Amino acid sequence: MRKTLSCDFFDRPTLVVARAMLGKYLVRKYRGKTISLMITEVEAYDGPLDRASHASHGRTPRTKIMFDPAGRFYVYFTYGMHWLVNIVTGPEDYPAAVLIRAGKYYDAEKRELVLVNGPARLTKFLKITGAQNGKIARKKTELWFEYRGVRINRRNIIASKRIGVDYASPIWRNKLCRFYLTT
DNA sequence: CAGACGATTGCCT
DNA sequence: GGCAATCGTCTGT
Repeated sequence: MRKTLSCDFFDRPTLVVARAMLGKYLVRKYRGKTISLMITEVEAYDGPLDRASHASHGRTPRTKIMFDPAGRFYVYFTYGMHWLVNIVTGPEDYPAAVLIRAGKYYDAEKRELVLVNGPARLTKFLKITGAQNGKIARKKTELWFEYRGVRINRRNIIASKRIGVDYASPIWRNKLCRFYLTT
């Protein structure tokens, strides 16, 4: 069973989308080959008031994508060397997105599950760069999401604080916007 | 236009 | 645990 997720999937409250993304697949077509990961960890950045979000300082050349309609990728460059990928959520003009932090895949040769953890390692694995910024998630753009029949029990989702946002005020720094699957 | 710093990673002690 | 790498983005002058 393979069903491509439409923009509607992401046009819902950001925290709802974030949880729902666990167990879905991020699929990439690159140089004729298809690479995919089952998403295992995400973080939500929700709205103009979220002090941990890039959008908390308003619309800028970089963050304007976060104000776009749901279902586009927000890819940005950080620390002078890393790309990080988000999917924009919620209605137009409401800045929100879900950062994809980790995923896993089955290595048929080694016959083992391989975890790709860390948002920058994930983009490196899936060959995602600024070229994908602003693109809509669908097959045509060679980067999209699929539901492949994996059902996630709520009990297997852990909520925690987001990583690397200690610069934000306590309310936002401590908000439980990071979700990951138990192993 | 200068300066600070980052939604990170990998290597070192 | 500490810290360097490395440059785009944002802020304040």
